[in-house]
Amino acid sequence: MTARTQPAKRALSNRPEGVVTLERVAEQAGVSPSTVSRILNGTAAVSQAKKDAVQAAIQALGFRPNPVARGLAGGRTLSIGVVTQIISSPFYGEALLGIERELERAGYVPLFVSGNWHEDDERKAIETLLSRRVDGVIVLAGRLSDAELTQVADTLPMIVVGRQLSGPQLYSFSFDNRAGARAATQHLIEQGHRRIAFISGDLLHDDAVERQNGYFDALAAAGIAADPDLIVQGDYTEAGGMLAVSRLLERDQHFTALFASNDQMAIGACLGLHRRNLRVPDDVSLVGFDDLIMARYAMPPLTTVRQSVYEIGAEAATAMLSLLRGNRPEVQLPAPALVVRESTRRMLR
Amino acid sequence: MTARTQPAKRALSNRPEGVVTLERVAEQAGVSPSTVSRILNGTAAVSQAKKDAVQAAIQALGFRPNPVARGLAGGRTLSIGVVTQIISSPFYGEALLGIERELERAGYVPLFVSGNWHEDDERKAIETLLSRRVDGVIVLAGRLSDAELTQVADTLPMIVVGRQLSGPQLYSFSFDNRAGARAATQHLIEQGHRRIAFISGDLLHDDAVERQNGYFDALAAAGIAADPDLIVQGDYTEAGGMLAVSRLLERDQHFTALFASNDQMAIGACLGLHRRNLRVPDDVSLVGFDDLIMARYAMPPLTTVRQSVYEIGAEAATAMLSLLRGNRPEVQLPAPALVVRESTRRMLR
DNA sequence: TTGTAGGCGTTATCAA
DNA sequence: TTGATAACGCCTACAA
Repeated sequence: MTARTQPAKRALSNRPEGVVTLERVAEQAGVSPSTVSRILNGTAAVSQAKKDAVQAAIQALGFRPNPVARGLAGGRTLSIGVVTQIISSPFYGEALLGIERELERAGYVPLFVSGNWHEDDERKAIETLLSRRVDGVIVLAGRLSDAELTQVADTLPMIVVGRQLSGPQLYSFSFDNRAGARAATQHLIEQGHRRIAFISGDLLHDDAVERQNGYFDALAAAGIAADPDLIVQGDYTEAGGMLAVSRLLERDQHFTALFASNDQMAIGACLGLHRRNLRVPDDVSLVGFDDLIMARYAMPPLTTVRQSVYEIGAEAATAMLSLLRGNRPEVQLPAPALVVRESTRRMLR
Repeated sequence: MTARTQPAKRALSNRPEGVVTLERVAEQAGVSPSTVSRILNGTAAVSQAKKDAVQAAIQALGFRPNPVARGLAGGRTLSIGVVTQIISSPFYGEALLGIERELERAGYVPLFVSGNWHEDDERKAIETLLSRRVDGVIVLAGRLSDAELTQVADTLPMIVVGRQLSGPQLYSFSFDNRAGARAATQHLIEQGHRRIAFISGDLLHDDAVERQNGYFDALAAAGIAADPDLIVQGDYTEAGGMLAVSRLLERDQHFTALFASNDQMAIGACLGLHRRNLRVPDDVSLVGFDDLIMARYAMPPLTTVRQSVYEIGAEAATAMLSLLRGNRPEVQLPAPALVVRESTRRMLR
């Protein structure tokens, strides 16, 4: 073995003492770095003897591959970009948790960036993700055009939740918002309500439109004419729900039930009604949508449409993982289920 | 200029066509790569002429430095690890938003990992972060021992929220939980309440202990003996708050007011009281802590202690940034403020 | 002030 | 099945 001028080489390096590299593992195991890499990635067949030696060396040295270097060399960073809207929202929070947990099992890490319900922010978010060389992107709803999204998907595997898109590396799935909203409205109708007000979401978004359609469906099925005066648009926030109720009440139209197209607006609406001395459910029956934790602890506990947001996140992650493996994902979300609590009651009269 | 065998080189490369590298910028600007790097990082003085040329080239080519490569070469990844407990919690969600927004302004990206209130998870989370070569770590509360945290801080700049730690690269700050809890309790006392129950958090955590201390402080100051029968431990969740109320009620101790040491437990407690036919505030005055959005929309709207969680996150990020610049951070959080809403009232008798 | 050259820790290609 | 060797895109010590 020829003596090497270790120190000279060291002087130039800014690598911390303790870092265990793949190279050191190779040395210790008496094989070449490539072999170690192959074992790590299962890229090629390796003799059992060397496998064992390398595994032992990895254990002994406590080696952990450096994802940054991997990213540079192999083009894989083991990270998945996630475009969420507002990270602090109770809705998205649940989804992110599902994503994180599921990705973790495969050694991936999510990179969360917020779109803030704003096209420009979303575009910037995706750009950030691209520059970080994520291996794929999960998009939760959002405002970006289908065209733009599809274009990004040409570069990178992509999962979109809440839209209808598809492509070679692009898969999307949605919760059945329409059926859920139909069930909610139907429940109210079955309770004897005929004047059922509705707070929609921002109709720029598919899910909001679908929920509204579900509302119309149920009314139509029961032979009730939809009354535009009973419909207001909200923005999926508590404040928006409260505001919507005010606007509704100002119209001076009588209603005995109210369907808010998400829980947050329902909670806001509840307070709005309270302020006008209208009691839930005595004066107005109230239904929400999502079944967030807040629904269970609302006062009164809120009747709502259950959608497992956590699961949606987890499924999105699973789908991404299978896209990455070159498979075609196939997501089957549970059907919407109405959860009847105490904010609705049979109409008395 | 000597002709180079471009194609041969290309064949080996797996770099996508469109990627603009620093090298290309250098070429275009007629300078060496190092010069471009220097301009980008302000590492050394460069003549104005070259600066201009390089800037122009960057513009023309739309060059964006590759953070992955930067990370490998320079050891900086422009990413900050954030150890949160549960990403889906309304409390942490707000903080994360503050962190994200603040870091973004400096070109940094947060890497969120969940500790799940579990020591092992937290340790693993930090390890993930380290292996991803983050430039610094922000820890929100958590279960890891001070010693372990301090040790990590030897390697990496660290900001800890909700603990008392310090070191060369370590800065921590906390909200004044004690003063906040004192104010909350005092408010109840001023309303004429003497039998004030208390739901604590997990006393493994400083903030929970401090809030309990604040409760004791106020009682002592008013000459009221603390009654252990009026104190139960919760876990900062809605379910925990509800459970705590049950346990309290089973003890058959009379109380006219209840201070839950966070909003989520207060909301849970509210439902628990309701289940036993106790009305808030008619039968029991209720105070929470945090002033999350849910407090504002609770039924009745919840009196609570305001702490700007968003701001705490933003401050943590700012502090990290200044640590990174080699400065000593100095965080000044707003003092706790009681927000009186409708869940408390003067005791009638 | 500027350029050259080597290195960061992996992966991928090619030859053996 | 294995090992050299050349990237990946950028930074930095050193020399000029």
